[in-house]
Order: sequence, then C-alpha cells, then structure tokens
Amino acid sequence: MTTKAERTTSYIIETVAPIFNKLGYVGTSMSDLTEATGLTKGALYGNFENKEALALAAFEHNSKRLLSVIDEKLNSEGTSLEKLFVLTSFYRKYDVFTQEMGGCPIINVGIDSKHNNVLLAAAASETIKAVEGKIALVLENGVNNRELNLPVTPLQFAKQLFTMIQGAVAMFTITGDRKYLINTVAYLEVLINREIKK
Amino acid sequence: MTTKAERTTSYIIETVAPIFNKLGYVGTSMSDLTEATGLTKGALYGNFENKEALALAAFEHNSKRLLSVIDEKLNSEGTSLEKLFVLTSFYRKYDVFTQEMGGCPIINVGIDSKHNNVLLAAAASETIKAVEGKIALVLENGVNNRELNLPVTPLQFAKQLFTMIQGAVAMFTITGDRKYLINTVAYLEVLINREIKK
DNA sequence: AACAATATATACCATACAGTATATAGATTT
DNA sequence: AAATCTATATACTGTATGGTATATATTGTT
Repeated sequence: MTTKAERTTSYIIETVAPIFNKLGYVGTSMSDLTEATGLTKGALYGNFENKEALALAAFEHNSKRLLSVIDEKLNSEGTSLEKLFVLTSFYRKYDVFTQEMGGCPIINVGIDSKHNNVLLAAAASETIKAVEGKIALVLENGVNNRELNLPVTPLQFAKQLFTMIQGAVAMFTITGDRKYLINTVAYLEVLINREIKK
Repeated sequence: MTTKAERTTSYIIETVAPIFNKLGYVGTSMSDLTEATGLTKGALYGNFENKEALALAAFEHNSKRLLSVIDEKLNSEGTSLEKLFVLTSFYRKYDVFTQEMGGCPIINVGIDSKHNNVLLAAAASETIKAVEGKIALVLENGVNNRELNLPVTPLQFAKQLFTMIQGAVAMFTITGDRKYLINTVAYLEVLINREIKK
C-alpha cells in the first residue's frame, strides 16, 4: 500500500517531469511547478530538498519510462532481427511517445544541462549508455545465434545505430518535422536488412 | 572604415556568442555578459535593444561562421565526391571547430530555445535548412555530372546525411566522447563510396 | 579648441527567483 | 475522540533578474 506522502511525491514527479523536460533546468521556475501541481512551495520543499533534487527525480522518471519501453520492445517475441525492427518501429512514432513527456529526455536534458547542471548532464549520459547496452545485447544474441553478421563489435554497432536514431530525434525536435524520424527509420531498416542480416 | 560603435557592437557579439551558446537563452544573464565583455549594462543596452536581440545576434554570428565554413568545404577544388569527403572530414574534428563557439550552435540553440524563445528556435531551424540546401546542391551537381547515383532526391539524401552527422554531434555533445564523431564520419565515408559513388 | 553628438557608466526600479520559518490543516495512532 | 505526528499553506527572506533614466565620458565636427 502506498502512503499519502508517497502518492504526493509521485504525483509531483509525474506532473513536474514534462515541464523540466520542456523548459530545461534553469528555464523552469519553482512557481512553474506550484502552478502546474496546484501545490504550494511548502508541499514541494516538503517532498524534495531543492529544485535540483526535483529536476533529477523528474529526469529519472522520464528516463526509466523510456528505458522500460525500449526494454519491452527489445524483449518482444521473435528473432533478434525482429526485435530490432520492433525498436525502429517504435522510433518511427517516437514523437507521439515523447509528447506527454515533453520531448526526448535524452536530447533535451543532455543538451540543456550540459553547462547548467552536472548531475543532470551525467544522468543523461548514463541513459545513453544504458540504451546502447540494451541494443548491443540483442545484437550479440543475434551474432551468437548465427542470425546476424556485424562488421564491428555489437556495442559499436549499437552505438552507431542509436546515434542515427538520436540524430533523427534531434532534427525532429528542432524542426518539428516528423519526416526525419520516418526517413531515418526507413533507412535503418534497409541498412539492417542489407548489412547485418545473414 | 569601421566606426567605434560598429567595432563595439561586433566585439559584444563575438564575446557574447559562446556564452549564449553554452548557457542557453534563459541560462545566460545580462550580468554574465557585462562580466565577460568588461562593459556595463549601459553599453550593452546602447548597442542592443534587449537580451533577445543580443541572443539573436549571437546565434546569427555563430550560424554564419558555421555556414561559411561549410560553404568553403563544399566549394573546395575537386569532384562532388571529393567535396563531400572534405565536408565529412570537417565534421571529424567538429569538436575543435565548435570549441571556441561553445559547442554546435544548431544543436545547442535548437534544443535550448525550443520552448523558451520562438525567434531563436526558428533561426536554428532555418540554419538546418540552409546546410541541407548546400549539401543538396553538391549532390545535384554530382548527379548531373554522372558522378553520383542517388537512391532518392538530392535534398532527401542531403537531409539523411546531415541527420546522421547531427546525431553524432548530439551524442558527442552529451557524452563528451569524440568517438561518436569519428565513427560516424568513418561510416559515412563508407556509405558514400558504396551507395552513391558511380 | 569649443561645441555637438554619441556612446558608456552609474544608480536605480519593479519583479521574479530559490529557499525558509512558522502556522495550520490533515492524517495516524492510542 | 484526543493526542500526536506529519504534510501542506502562508508569509517572508535576501538576492538576482531584465530593463531604464540619467549622468558622465568619449568621440566626431566645425
């Protein structure tokens, strides 16, 4: 059973997460958060030590959601190849997935906090590593099953794959044009079929 | 001849540009700028209407520098293919080029200003279009010279190319790992040779 | 060199900021 | 239901913010 306090804390995190993600660490004010939550400063500071702790909890929330969806996609039934296609398909509609989060947390927080908050910057970097690791695992399995043929190590290929995906995410974020996602995913699917499918 | 006023204005822009690029629009305070320039608010507000005008001038400065270097690379002697390789080579060391600018202006300003300043956001988006256009022109020439063979239109291929590059830039920016640039450029060079070289 | 015009410095304003101390309301236990 | 403990609201700090009015240098012109 969850106590009242626990529920308030997670209510705050959920409400605050998309705001921090959109406006950035410095761009978000405590009054933005009291307004959005309908709570007062007393409530926020009663549940979190300060603005930084709130921002970190907010990012961790978004990051966990993203990582768990990626996990879900990469652990879906089927061959390694099929798992990869489930992932790329997910990114084709990444705009709708990230809509309620206020955009891609990796790109937003990673860039925004670079010179403004070390802890957030480190957390964004860690999330990247986590995603790359998950993709690499699927690739490694594919190699071991004699299903895939990689030109480089699984981790390096995973990094290259994720870099392209995040490139599309960045371009979409800046321009608002979904075609960057659609075209990049289309390209990746061809690439996977041509280059690493045995 | 440049007047004193003109020199001061461009001194301010040059000094202020990397600060805005690093700290972002909201993250940069007027006192950050007086401190960096050694000037007072009177001087800054005498040369620029407000903070927004300063930020726009700063981005325009960085953007122009980037575009002119890209222009230079894409107009270097040689075939279209060689021009493309000069460009990719430039991005292999994009970290040193952007160091004194305070990072990639497209990624930094594009993401940072997304929800904080419409004019800056639009300017970043425009810069992307400008770069894509320049790359597309080289590709189109290559096609007309029967030197290249594109699977899609020149503009779409240019967009895909630039998306991958900016993906590497984003990942490098967030993680600080130059390998994202190096590996992506290596990948692109293989891609160009294999896929579009006739 | 004296004057006019311009550019910069100083001092100030109202507001917004993150954060805190304390009062009040709400929940939990006995 | 009373008492205790916990969570939220209120009221308040001190400071930093973007911006301005005005005084003072500095420059350009005659």
